[in-house]
Amino acid sequence: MQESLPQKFLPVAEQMDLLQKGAAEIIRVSDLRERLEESRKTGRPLRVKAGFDPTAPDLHLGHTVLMRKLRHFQQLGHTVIFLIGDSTALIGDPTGRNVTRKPLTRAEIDKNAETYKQQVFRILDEKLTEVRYNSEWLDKLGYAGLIGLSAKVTLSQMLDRKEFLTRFRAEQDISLHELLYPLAQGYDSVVLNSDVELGGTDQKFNLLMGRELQRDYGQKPQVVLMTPILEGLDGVQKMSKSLGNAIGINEPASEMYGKLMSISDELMWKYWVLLTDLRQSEIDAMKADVAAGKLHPMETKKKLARTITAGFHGEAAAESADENWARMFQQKETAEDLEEVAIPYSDVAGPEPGQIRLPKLLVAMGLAASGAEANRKIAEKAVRVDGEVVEGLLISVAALPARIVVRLGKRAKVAVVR
RNA sequence: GCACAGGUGGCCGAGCGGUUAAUGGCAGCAGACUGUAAAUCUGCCGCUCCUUGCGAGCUACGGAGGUUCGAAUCCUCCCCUGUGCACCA
Repeated sequence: MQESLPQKFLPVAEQMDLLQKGAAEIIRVSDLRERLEESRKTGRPLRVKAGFDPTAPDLHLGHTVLMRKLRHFQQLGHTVIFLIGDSTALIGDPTGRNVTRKPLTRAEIDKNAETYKQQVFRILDEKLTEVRYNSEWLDKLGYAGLIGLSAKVTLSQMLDRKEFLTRFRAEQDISLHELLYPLAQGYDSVVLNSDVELGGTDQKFNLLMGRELQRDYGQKPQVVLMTPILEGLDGVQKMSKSLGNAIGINEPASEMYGKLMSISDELMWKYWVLLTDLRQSEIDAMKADVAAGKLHPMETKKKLARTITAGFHGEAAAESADENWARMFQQKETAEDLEEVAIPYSDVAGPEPGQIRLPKLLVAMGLAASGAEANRKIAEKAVRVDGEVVEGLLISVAALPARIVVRLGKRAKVAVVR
């Protein structure tokens, strides 16, 4: 995600323009403007914090919305603090769930944190990022410290939080340690003396807790900037790996491109805003052109897919993903550069030498979940081998290291049978 | 702790002794259409095997037993969830 070089201390209006793009809510906009003015005057960069639970080791585009916003701050010359919530992960963020979360083990946390960093620095500039772990101060807090911290917040404040209130009213379990989560997150802001904290809109309560505590500790309360939650491929539910509607940032270029092409026309605009660096005004213009019939929605979506893919895989890879996609879907041919899967002949051998059982091949290639499903798909004429629809269950190969292009629906791979 | 109501395939939800791999909806997959999609229509939607047949076998209705020729459906015990009461002096 390299774009224009960092430009330190631009005029505040220009900084605001970039920072406000795609932001769901800023508390408060005037405070942010004020801090930027001050920073520009004194030459002191703002300290911008965002915390991450090292619980989900595979990042997807939904996570990158926030990362990209952090990157904007970096581009403007501010200091980004990438806070790994290794201690808070022991609690488990109660946000969005009506059940107590199960805590992770220390080893899992450490492992996840590493994977996390590795992926995050595909977007953030590692050299400009301060990485911290909140165990650094939370582990030292001690019993007395914890009491002191807890004394700052009342139960009714805690019950402002929707999830807690709902569970409380329903007389469901709320473990006491869960109440500590927002407290710990807020305390992080105090220790780091943050000027700004970023988070998703679902984090509002936790983010505001930082403001509360900073006031209590005699600091100027941080500005809170919330990013929207990005819908996944279905256009309805939030992007999430467990909902199966996510685009992972480590996915191959053609995979990423293809998935992006499958989002709805409507959703595309949100992706443009949140996942690309086009200015809001440019996006609005494009949207108007599409509405007026001057620009084709498909072309616009291709451009989107290409832009985002290029951000993770480079121009060349994005271009070939684009070409492959056109072959696969527009010309219904089989793409080049398909993923190859090596399969031992013994796994797919048919009754006669040189024959291959197609259902077994489909399973071995990961195109079908089970032999029974593969059978069904073949019966539905959904399977093509080397471009031809097959109806039989056996295929023959001439010689043994054989390359077979197999396609099931929109997915195709090359089997290398040896 | 007591009482009542429930626990069915990824989810919701019928079935309440036998054409049942189990109605229906959602999600998913494939085909047609299209601009990739969306919408719409059609088909599929537990697993394994092959001689792919309106084939055979296996597994499945919270768990374990039992009754029966035969159970998701009846009985017993257990586990779990919800609701009400009690407890909280």
